[in-house]
Amino acid sequence: MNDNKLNAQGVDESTFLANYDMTAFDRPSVTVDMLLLTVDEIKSENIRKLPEKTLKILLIQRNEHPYLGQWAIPGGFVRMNESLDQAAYRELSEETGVDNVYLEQLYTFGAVNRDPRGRIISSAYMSLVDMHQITTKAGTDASDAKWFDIRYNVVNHTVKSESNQSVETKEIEIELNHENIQLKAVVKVVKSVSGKHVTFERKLFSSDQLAFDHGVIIQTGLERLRSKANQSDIVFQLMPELFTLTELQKTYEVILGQSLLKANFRRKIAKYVEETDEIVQDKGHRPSKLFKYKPYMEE
Amino acid sequence: MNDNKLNAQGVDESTFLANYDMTAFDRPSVTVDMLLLTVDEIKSENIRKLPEKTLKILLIQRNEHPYLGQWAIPGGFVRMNESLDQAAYRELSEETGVDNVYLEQLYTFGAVNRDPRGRIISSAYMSLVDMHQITTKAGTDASDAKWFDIRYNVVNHTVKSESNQSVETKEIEIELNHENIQLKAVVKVVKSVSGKHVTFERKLFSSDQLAFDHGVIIQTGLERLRSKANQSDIVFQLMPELFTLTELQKTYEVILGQSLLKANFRRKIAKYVEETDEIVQDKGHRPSKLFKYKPYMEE
DNA sequence: GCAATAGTGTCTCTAAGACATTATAAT
DNA sequence: ATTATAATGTCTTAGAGACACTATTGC
Repeated sequence: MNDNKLNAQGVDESTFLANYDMTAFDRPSVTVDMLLLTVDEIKSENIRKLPEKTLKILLIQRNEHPYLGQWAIPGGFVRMNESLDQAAYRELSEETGVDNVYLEQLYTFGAVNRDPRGRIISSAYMSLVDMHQITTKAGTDASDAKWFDIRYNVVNHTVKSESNQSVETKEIEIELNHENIQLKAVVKVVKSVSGKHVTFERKLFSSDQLAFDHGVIIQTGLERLRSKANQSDIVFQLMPELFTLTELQKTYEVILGQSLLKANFRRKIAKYVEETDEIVQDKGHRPSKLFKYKPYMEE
Repeated sequence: MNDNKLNAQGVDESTFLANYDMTAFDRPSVTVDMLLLTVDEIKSENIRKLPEKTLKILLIQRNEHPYLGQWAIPGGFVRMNESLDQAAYRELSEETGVDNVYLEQLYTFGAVNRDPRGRIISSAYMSLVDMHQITTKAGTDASDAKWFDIRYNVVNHTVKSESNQSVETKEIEIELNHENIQLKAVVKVVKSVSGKHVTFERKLFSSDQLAFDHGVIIQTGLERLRSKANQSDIVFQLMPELFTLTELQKTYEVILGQSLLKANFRRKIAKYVEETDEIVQDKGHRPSKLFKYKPYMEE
């Protein structure tokens, strides 16, 4: 690479780089925002009934402007000496104390006015954690970080088709609850095809007590999670070491937002699980076998 | 949002924002890099034979340090008054003169040392264009931008599985050709599962005359294209208004890197195409019907 | 016995894969 | 007739979906 070539001004590479001044141009700030999801159980009063599952997200109450007092997904500025991935891992471990958990880059949000403080571009990451392995403060009452139940609802779905043009519109309502705190965002997703020109857009329609464009980030993440739940073994990231197949099924159901047929479900996930010798009993009904995750490389 | 709340220092929101100084912190630079792909035809000497298809990418020869003289995918710094998407569209239209074409965000690359000039984070976008509608200089001899044929080869694919651990390694060789110019990059993709902890990594193994980490970006884009070709109607972005089903099939084949059976292929894409009255004849064999794209909303 | 969940069997329908056959132009 | 491509038919297999049935515990 450095073979002493000269540029048009007759300058070699090392001299060029030594004199290169990045601060000559205006630069945006870059943050990493972390969508942190888990699945929790809601115990029933009837001891013989199995607990329900619920999808949860970790949010932090802002103690500074802008959106002071509102709730936001955790995040922070990327440091100069860490990669985006490292920044995401750092945020995650600061918030939850967990390490070695699943993490993937979701999308980079770069609208000009998404942050009133100025031009801030944010790479959103999504992390899935097993509720049982979170050991820290997050979610305790001492902390400003709390786990919110997620309700995800498509309230309006229209498809307009003409000869050469078609537009699909979805309005997705996201409701987040923690005890008596209620947040809500509505995201409008528009896909349009005109001729063969395709556009796809997510817009924040309304946002109640949810800071910034975080409603859109959350919707993007939930859609990704649903899609990956169907096509990969990602859901096991939310499971403990040992689990029953019904627990696994209920986890899938709460992610996909629909109920599944037991026999079909078991056929589908069979390749990802391995039976163990352990069983769960004393539940007021037939005991169930415990399974564990078995890695399976897709084709 | 602005309801005159005060922060811990007793400052209201508008005062806070007026005094907020983003330049207090070191910031990275942000660029947009554009993977610009098309499919072209290679005419055969035998007039009765159909032309072959080839996948092409637009590259620019660098006329400045670093990587002076090497080839890179087009890109540039994001301006303060444009969104990431807008920056991508601007780059694209500057390079090709086309507008209204397909564009999607691919991935954001944020390794600390990916650019010797300093900390530069890059959002890569992928665009698919129909070769026929490109009207500008790009690719002409006067320009420093040229279309390179792509050869994509998995040279090494291993899966190591132990009881609780499994590692999948792929080495992907990407060769790019324009007349007598040959570029090459090898990308190593490692997926490992240990317990249930999953990591996924793409590393540039070697890069010959291809600047920066662009080999990785190209590999990422080609993988995305393959995946979307199977699951969506994205391939039509590479087709002209009217086309024969064999042309369409050959386009799929060059993207997927495998040949397909005609009857099965036609069944699969039937929902995306509409027959027209036009036919192609005088080709030394049975004439074929011309089809056009018909939008179809997935489920 | 009843409530509640665990676990399996099987029929149908659809989509994918493999292969074979017929059709039609230009030379 | 030959070459080359166009276009369709059909058998098989794999997987998804729907539903029915049997099993096992605690109360």
